[in-house]
Order: sequence, then C-alpha cells, then structure tokens
Amino acid sequence: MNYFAAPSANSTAHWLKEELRRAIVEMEIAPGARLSEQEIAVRYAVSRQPVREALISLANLNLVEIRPQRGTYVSLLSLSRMREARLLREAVELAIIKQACKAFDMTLVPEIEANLDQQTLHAKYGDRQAFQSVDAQFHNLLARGGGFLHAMETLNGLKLHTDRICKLTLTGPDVLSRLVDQHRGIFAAVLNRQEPLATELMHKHLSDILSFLPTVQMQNPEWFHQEKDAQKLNAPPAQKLALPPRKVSRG
Amino acid sequence: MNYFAAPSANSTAHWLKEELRRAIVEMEIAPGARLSEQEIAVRYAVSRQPVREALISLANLNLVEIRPQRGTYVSLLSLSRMREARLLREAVELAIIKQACKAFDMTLVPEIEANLDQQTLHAKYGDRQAFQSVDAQFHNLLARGGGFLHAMETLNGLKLHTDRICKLTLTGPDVLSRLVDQHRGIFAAVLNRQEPLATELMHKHLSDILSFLPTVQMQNPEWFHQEKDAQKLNAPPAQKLALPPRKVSRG
DNA sequence: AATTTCAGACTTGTATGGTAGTAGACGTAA
DNA sequence: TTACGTCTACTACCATACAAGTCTGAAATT
Repeated sequence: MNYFAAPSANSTAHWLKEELRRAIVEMEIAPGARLSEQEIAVRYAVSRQPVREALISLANLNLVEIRPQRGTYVSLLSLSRMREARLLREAVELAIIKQACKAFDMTLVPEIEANLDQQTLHAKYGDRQAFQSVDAQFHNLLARGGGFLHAMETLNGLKLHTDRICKLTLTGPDVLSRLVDQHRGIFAAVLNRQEPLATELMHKHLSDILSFLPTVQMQNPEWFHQEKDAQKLNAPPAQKLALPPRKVSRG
Repeated sequence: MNYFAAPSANSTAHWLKEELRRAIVEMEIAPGARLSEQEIAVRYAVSRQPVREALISLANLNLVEIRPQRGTYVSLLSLSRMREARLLREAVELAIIKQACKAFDMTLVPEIEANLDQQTLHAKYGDRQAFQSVDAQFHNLLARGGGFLHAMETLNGLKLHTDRICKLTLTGPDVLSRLVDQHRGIFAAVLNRQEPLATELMHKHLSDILSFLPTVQMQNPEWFHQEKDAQKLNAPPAQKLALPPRKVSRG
C-alpha cells in the first residue's frame, strides 16, 4: 500500500537530505561552512544531481544558502530569526494546548506516557541527541492529541531555527530532567483540563530556550549573522551561568 | 551587492517554480491533475532537470505530491489541513498584533497606507488576484511593523493551504471591500495601541475565511481529499449563500 | 469466462558532460 | 604602495543519456 510514501523516501536525494540535515543540526558541519556539490558527491559516492536536489530542499528549510555560481554554505545562526521563531512557536504551541485542554484524544495517552518514560531515561543518562528526538515527538503527540494532525510540519519548521542552539545548550542530566518535569506537568494539566495552568506551564517551558544564547554567541561569534540589534523583540536576559566552551569541528 | 539574492532568483528552475506555484494557486491547474516532468519541459522549452527541481520545491510546500516512478500530482485540497492552517495562522497573526500594539515601526506607516489605498482600488474594480497579492503584503507589513522580519515565511506557508479556496470564494467588490474595511480597522487599532480591540478585529477578520468551504466542496468533491471528518476542529457552520458554480478549466 | 503472464510504454531517479558566471591570484602599470 | 586588467580554477546551472520502477493491456493459460 504505502499510502504515506514520502517523496521518494528511498531515493538517494532524500537520504542525503536527511543525512545532511542531521549533520547540520548536530553542528557536525559548522554554520558558515562551505558545502560543495562536487565534494559531497565524491564523499558519499553518488552523482552530483541527488546532492543538488538535497541541497535545494535544505535551502527551502533555510538550513543552507545557495549562492548561484558562487557556492553553497551552511546558514549562519541569526539572533532575530531565533527570537522570532521562538515567539511564533510559543503562539502555535499555546493554540495547540488550548485545543488539547478542550478535547484530547485519549487513545494517545499510552503512547505519550511511554514517550515520557523514554525522556526520563535519556535524561538520566544525559543522552541529549536521543532526548531531543523524543522531545520533538512529545510536542507532536500533544498536537495530535489536540486534533492537529498536520501542525507538526509548521512546528518542526519553526523548531529548526533553534535546534542547533539547543544542541549546544542542553548539556547534562540536570538540564534535561528539568525539561522532563515540565513536560509531565504540562501533560498532567492537559489531562485535567486545566487550561490556564497548562498554558502557563507551556509558556515557561518555552521561555528559557534561548537563555544561553548570548553566551554561545560571545564564544563563537563566527557562527552568527552580524546584525544591528535594532530588533530587540523580547531579548532574553544575559545568562551568567558558565557554558562549556566546546568547539565543534568538522568530521 | 545583491545581499538578499534568493537562491538563483534568475534561474530557470526558480522561474518555473514561481510560475507553477502561481498556476496552481490560481487553480489554472486543478487539484489532483497530473504534472508530467516531460510534458512541462517541452511546454516551457527547457530540459527536465529544472522542471524536476521546481517540482521538488513545490513538493516541499505541499503543493504537489511526487510519487516515485508513478507520477507527480497537484495536491488535493484537504479540509483538515485548511482548518488547522487557519487556526495556526490566527495564532501567529494574533501574536504579531500583540507585539505591533506594544511597539510599531512608524516608518512603515506611509507604505501601509499606500497599500490600503491599493486594496480599496482593487476591491472597487473587483480585481481579486491583485487584491490577494496586496492583501498578503498588508499582513506582511503588519508583521514587519511589529518587529517580525521573518515571520512572513511561516505566515505565507500557512496561507498557501487556504489560498486556493480564497481564490474561489473572494468574488465581487462587496466581499473585497468588506475585507478592506476590516484591514483599516485593524491598522487603526494598532496605531492607537488598542490591543484588545485589534486582536478581536483580527480574530473576526480571519474567522470567516473558510465560510464557503462546504459549498465549494459540495460542488467540486473531486478537488478534495476524502477524509473521515473525525477531526471537526472548529468546523465552520455551513453557509447558505449561493456560490457561483464556476468550474475551472486548464489553460 | 476468469486468471495469469509478460511485453511495452510510460513514469521518476541517477549519472555525466558541457556552459556561463564568479572569485582570487598574478602581473603590470601608475 | 595602490589600482587595474587578465588568466585560471573553481562554482552552480542546465541538457542529455541511461537506469529502474510502475501501470496497462493484450495474449496465453486454466
């Protein structure tokens, strides 16, 4: 049957797109780095065409920037984009939570509880990558429970802008388990139909996503777009906490 | 210079993508219609490769569906998608309006007023296509005024899902001029920093986008995904008003 | 008549050669 | 030293050829 066949889910182009997306979000390829079609083609032992198509899709996601006849580069991190994306994501998530509190699809409850258990586990062992994956799934499940079967596309599109920063800042079991607690609180509030509480918790949950942003930017200015901060737009307060000065190098 | 160079803005592929996007949104190509790479290539006198790349981008926008080795088809209209998109768009627009009421970039005021005048003109002459274009620009200007420089991407992505329906239902000067009045009201409320009024007006403005949807679906069921309406999700009340039974044919 | 098989005419996916445009090194001249 | 052409080695873009999967329909079989 294969009803939900993604566009050529088995094709080289699709596979490459996913692989490159992962590598970019995981910061294995630094923001601003060059991505030559030719080089990628030989590295993955495929022709240039699938590479090209993968890059086009990534450009549509704003993860790379194709400059014609010049080169293709991993998009730099943009403060204004991230702040906007965070704000818009909050708007979307709150709309979802509201609906979820009105009517929730109870058949999803077991799946969500299993998901929360996985979160706990990954947090315990500090497996950030696995946690982020399950975290995304949690938010998608909330959306589905609230009756939003397609919102995850918009949501994931917005999340993409902040995922790279989260990869850097979600370090250590303490940070992760704090997030799990927030998730459990939100889910409980939804099940209890406590809309004001649920929205308040979700707001708090999303608020400190960018707390560490200034620190990261300070330590790695070459990753960021230099932009006049004319647009403050809910600028997060500078965080004083120390951030591990990890530098990411290309594989 | 060319700082904001869109990815290959002059390329054949980009040009084709825009052309096909327009044709699909304007319903010149019916939902469900087949789009052969070969056929498009000969029609526009280009090779298959740029066509292919254009279709990939359109698939990323959910405007077409590529089924490997089978064919490429214009996406069907989906009730659930449209309802969700409308709801999410409202969430985003309200978030923007809130910010706009807090602090608005006054340098944009002349541009917006000029835009409103254009709306009035297009409405007067019943030029729906021009109106829709200027309408989109109005909402983008509001976003920019509120400090959102990138939100238009998310916004336009959500709008895409309902644009085809709006093309069918925005008929006649009376409907259009009503929308202009709503726009003027919203903008005035923003300038006067009347947040509750502004959000209320925006809510009303967006609420009846899908009013005519059941009628359209009744008259052209072949354009729609057949879906169990298990997800009612703010189902709009069936409208009794007569809709011109216009059938759209391929060019 | 009903079912299976198989050949062919499609479809999209991939590989590769060639083209036009860009950037940077280099030499030359002021 | 600085400014300005030229040349060369890149780049993404496009066209073409080939490969592989899918559907259709007619012919062979039951």
